[in-house]
This record gives sequence, structure tokens and C-alpha cells, in this order.
Amino acid sequence: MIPDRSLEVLRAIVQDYIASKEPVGSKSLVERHSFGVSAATIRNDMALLEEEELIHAPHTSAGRVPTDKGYRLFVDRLSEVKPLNAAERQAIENFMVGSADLDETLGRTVRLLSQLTNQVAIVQYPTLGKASVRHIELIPAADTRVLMVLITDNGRIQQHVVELGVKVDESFVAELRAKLNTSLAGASLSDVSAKVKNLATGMNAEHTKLTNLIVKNLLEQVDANRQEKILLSGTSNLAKREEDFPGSISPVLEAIEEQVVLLKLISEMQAEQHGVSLRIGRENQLEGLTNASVVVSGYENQGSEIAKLGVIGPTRMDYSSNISAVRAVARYLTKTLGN
Amino acid sequence: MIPDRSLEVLRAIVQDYIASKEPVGSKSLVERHSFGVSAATIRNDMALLEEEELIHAPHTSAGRVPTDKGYRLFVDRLSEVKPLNAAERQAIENFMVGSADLDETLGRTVRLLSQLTNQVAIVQYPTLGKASVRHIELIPAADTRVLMVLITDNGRIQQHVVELGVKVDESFVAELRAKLNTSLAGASLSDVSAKVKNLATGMNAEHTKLTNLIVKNLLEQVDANRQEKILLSGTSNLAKREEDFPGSISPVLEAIEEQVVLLKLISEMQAEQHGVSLRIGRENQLEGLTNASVVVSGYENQGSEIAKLGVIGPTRMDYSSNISAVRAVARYLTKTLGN
DNA sequence: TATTGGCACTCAGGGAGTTCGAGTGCTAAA
DNA sequence: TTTAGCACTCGAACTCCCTGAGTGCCAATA
Repeated sequence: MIPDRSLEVLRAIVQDYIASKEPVGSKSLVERHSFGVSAATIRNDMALLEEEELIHAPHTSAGRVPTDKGYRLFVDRLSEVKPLNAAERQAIENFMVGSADLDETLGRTVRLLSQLTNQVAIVQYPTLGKASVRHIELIPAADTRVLMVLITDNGRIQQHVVELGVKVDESFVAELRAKLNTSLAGASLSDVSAKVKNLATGMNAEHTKLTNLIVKNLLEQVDANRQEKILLSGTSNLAKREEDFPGSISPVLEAIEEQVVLLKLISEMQAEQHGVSLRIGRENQLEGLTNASVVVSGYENQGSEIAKLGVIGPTRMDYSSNISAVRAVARYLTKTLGN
Repeated sequence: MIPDRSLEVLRAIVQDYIASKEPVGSKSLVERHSFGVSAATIRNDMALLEEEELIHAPHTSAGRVPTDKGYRLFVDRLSEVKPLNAAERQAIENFMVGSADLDETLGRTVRLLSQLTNQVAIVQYPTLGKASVRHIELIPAADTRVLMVLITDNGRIQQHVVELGVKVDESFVAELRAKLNTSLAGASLSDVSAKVKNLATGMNAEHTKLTNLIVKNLLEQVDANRQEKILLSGTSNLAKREEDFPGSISPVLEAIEEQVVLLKLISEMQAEQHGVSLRIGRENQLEGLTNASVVVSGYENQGSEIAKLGVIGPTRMDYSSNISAVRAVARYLTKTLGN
């Protein structure tokens, strides 16, 4: 395999490159680090690293730049996670304190994360998948419409207007509301479908029709699991790092504006070591994100992971800091939701 | 005042500059437009326009570029609003059809607007100001908490978790819910404060305390009028027009990320002619938006304006098209909400 | 008085040529 | 295996120069 010193050289290259944003050459490397060998030796090591496609020279007479593969090896084997400093911890505490409902908590979280990392932060709303029903509300909203509100035990509230086509009878709505809550309160979302099946038995034709319509909408809403929501913050941080994205930042912005794609991406990411998961450059397999890395971690409520949060930045990012920030914020959010 | 032909020259300069993105000179001007006079005459007119600070030369031997003042005169007096073409109308129809609730409708609207104009689109959520209460829901959410949902007749739903500090009695919550709805249903939001004043009379000490707590939260929510929400879309369009923003697009992105500031800005804008309102460049009086223009229009529900929508782009934008797009989308949204 | 042709002048942008220096790979010696 | 030495490469930065679009002004003209 690759000898130890060569790995040290890789580590040094990644660190210097992140700090200076300039391709790093053998000479400056021996100056800044004490390898105890000469530049020529380092050059041999670099040749080896290039062979392994861990680094790459932009042109003949230039220094080297880590490849995606090089960054990957770096984060997996060469970097240690930087613990947050006191100021950062304090910032987290301050930011999260006193948020009342889910919307506000997540809103604060995403802003916190973008400020902490100076990257684009994303926070996914809790998925309904493992949650259970806390309450269902039916509220006549206009002549022929009913507003259905579904509240789940992870604090999420979904609302949807159901168009019934005919004028609704308030007392019937109240009755249906009671029925739904009796049969569904506490039920896990995956069980809703079964439990609600025979709700209309014993009703007259019109009421059966209405009930089925509402039930259909309820199931849609439960299933609409995939229509997840994402919060974004710190887009302007991308523009500040413009030079890190060859060409233009425009495709990057486009990619992160496509919430559906973004959701798919982070859903696919499974936690690796350190409790975080990351995709580097082309690993994202997304056109616009070839020069971007994504760091995500899951956050939990009641012991089960409900959704993810993370940051997106240039492949040339400070992985140690960002990983620890994402991890810390995920933990704090889990803690906050626990109360 | 400024003679007619000089104004024609200004119009031509604005149009050519928007199309070509190059400073426009006297010669190319006479080539592209039939003024019936020579370039030298046009130069005299241009000197006049420069005197009036309507145009400006980036450097001695370059063509001219409109100033903010020049654009202003152009939109106010020289441009006619381009009607949308059939394809655009069709796009609007297609986009808006079949959206059920407010969230979805506004979400579609903002995406539509950004696609139509190729600019950054913003849509403000309906303000509560002139709305009235349709329904108030109180739902025990955890031992010591109650979820309060406020539904207004403009379709907006606000929710908030109230921490009561003590274990709540479900039947009392139901009773309070009934009371609130009896006294407030149909009441305009500005009347809520008065109508709710004596709600706690006749209750025992603990219930009085709880009631007041909930009422306090309700009023906060009603007052939290200013905590408006804004939807954004098409941020990547900014990056595509990067060259239109001298320096960097970063300050522009920062400005539009500051929702509070943005809200203040568009709230201040009062409709001028054509039913739209616009701010050009420095008229925004916002650091980051000195090279940006904002076009907004109000949309309505039940005959009164409830909020605004619009686009943000470079001062060098196609005002005619953008004004008509904003206006059309605002109308369609009003129509959609009317149903 | 308004318009025009003519003319000298300006200056950003682009291309060509040059230098500079950081960086490389290779080789032969330690 | 490491190192010193050396010839070589090539992007970045600089200078110099030219070009051409554009200007302002003036005297002649309609």
C-alpha cells in the first residue's frame, strides 16, 4: 500500500490547499512542514500519490491539488474531527434557546448552521415515516371545503384543503372528526391506511361518499411523505466562494434550488463514521455539484432518526470544522426536540 | 424641457443597452434607428441627456449607459407595457391550475414568476392586517402544551405551541376553544383584542391564569403581523446575470436573504401606474441593491390587497416584460384566490 | 437656429512579446 | 532510499503597441 510518509504528504497537501487555495508544490511543502526529508523526496512521494489519483497537477509546471479521491481518503483516514471552540458552543446555545414551535426551531437551526460554517446550510423537515398520529382536525373552511390538519407526534403539522364538491354539514364534519381521532389517535402513520378502511360503514350514501373523499385525502397526505420540505440558508456564502467553483456558481445554485433532487440526495446518504455522511465532488453524481461537497447528519426525536441536516460547500472546504459543526448542531437539535 | 427627439434618443439608448449590454454610441444608434438626422445631431442630444444626468459615459471614449434616473424616466414616460404572448399566458394557466391550499398556490406562483421573467421572484404571504378570524383551534399537544391554530379568511393558517407550565385539562381546553370561537368567529383581526378581553370572567383562579396565557399568545400571534413570510425562487437566475452586477453578486444575495429587510422594502412600495410599483437601483436605498431593480404588485383576496409579489433583477432589465409579467401573475393569483 | 460634415483627440481592449519564478522529472551520487 | 543538481515547462504578470469606436468642438450649411 501507500507508505505512511506519502499519506502524511497527502494530508499536508490537503491542509495547505484548503488554507491557501493555491496548488501546493514540493518546496513550499517542506518549508511549512517538518518531514525531515528534502523536497526531491517529497516529489517522489507526490509522483506516487499522483499515480494513485489522489492528487493532480492542473498543468505541467504547477503544484498539486487533491482529487475527490484524495479528499475522500483524507476525511476517512487522515483527519481528526476538530472539537468546537467555546465561542462556537456558546453561539449554538444562544441561538437555540427559546424557540417555541417546530417551524421556528428549524428556522433558527438552519441559520445557525450557515453562520457557523459559512456555507450553505440545509435542514430537512421531519419525515412522517416513523411518526404516529397525534391529532386530526377537520375544519369547515368554505361552503364546499374542509381544511384538514394532521398533527404528528414529531411536532409536524400538515394542512390541506379538501374540496368536497357539495355543501358540507357541520355536524357531520364534527362527527367524522371524532371518529377519525378515536380510530387513529396514537396510530403509526403506516397503520393509518388499515385502520381507516371501514370508517364509512353504516353511513348513508352521501356521507359515505364524503367520508371516502376525506379519507382518500388523508391517505394522500400521509403518503405524501416524499413531498418533504427543506429549509435553506446562507446562499450568499456560495457567492463569496465563487472562485472555488470553476466556471460559474450558477449550476450550483440551480442544483440546491431543486429541492426534490436535493432531498433525494440527502435521503440516500447513510451515516458513516463520526455519525455524519459526506459526498465529495463527483460522488454526488449531480451535474451542478461536481465541485461541491455535502456534509449531512441525521437528527432524532424520541430515539429514532427523523430527518437530516447539513451543509453544502466547495470540495475545497474545511472538512474537519464542517463535520464537527454539522454533528454538533444535529445533536443540539435532537436535544431541543427532546424537550 | 427636454425636446421630444432627445427623449426618443433616451428610449433608444435604454432599449439598445438592455439588448446588447454594451454602452451605446451615437453611430450605432443612427444605424439601428431611423431618426432622420445625423450622428452628430444625436451627439448633441446625448450631451443634453448627459447634462440632465439621464445617461452617463463609463469613460471618455465610450458610448453611454442609462443612469437610474434615466431608467426611471424611461419606465414612467417612454415605455409601453408589452402584453404577454400566448405561450406565456398558457404557461400561467398551466402552472396555476389544480393547486389546492395556500402553501401550494404561493409556491407555484413564485416558481412561475421566476421562470417567466428569468429573475429572482418573491411572493409575500398574505398579511393578517385586514383579515378576519375564521376559526381558532386549540389542541392539547403534550402534557403541558397546547397547540393553537389560527385560521383566517384569507386562507392563512398560523400555528403556535403554547407552553402552559401545568398539566392541562382536556375538557377545559375544549370549553375554551368553544368560547374563543363563539366570541371571535368572523371578527376582524384588529377587533380580536377587544373581544377577548373579558373571556376569563367567572372562571376559577387557575383557569383564569391559563385563559389569560392563551389569550396573550393569541394576541401575540395576531400582532405578529410583521413576522411575515416570503417565498423566494430563481436565485440562480442572479448568477446567470453575474456580469450585470459590478463587483460580485454576493451583496445582492445577502440582501435578498434578509427577509426582514426585504419585507420592509416591498411593504413601503406603493403602487404607481400600471398597478405596479418599482424601485430602480439606488432608489432602493439598500446597500446590496444599488445595481438592482425591484418590481412589485399587490395581489388581492375579497377585494382588498393582502400582500405583494414581484421580481428582483439587475437595473439593466427588460422593464416592459417584467412589469407585464408581474402584473399578470398578480392578477391570476388574485383570481385563483377568489375561488 | 438647428443640423451637419470634418477633424483631432481619447482611451479601453486585445494581441504579441518578454520575463519571472515556482514547480517538475530525471539522473547520478551518497 | 534519499538527495543534490540540472534542464525544462509553462502560467501569470508585465509592457508595449495598435485598433477602432466613440467623443467634443467648430465652421459651414439649410
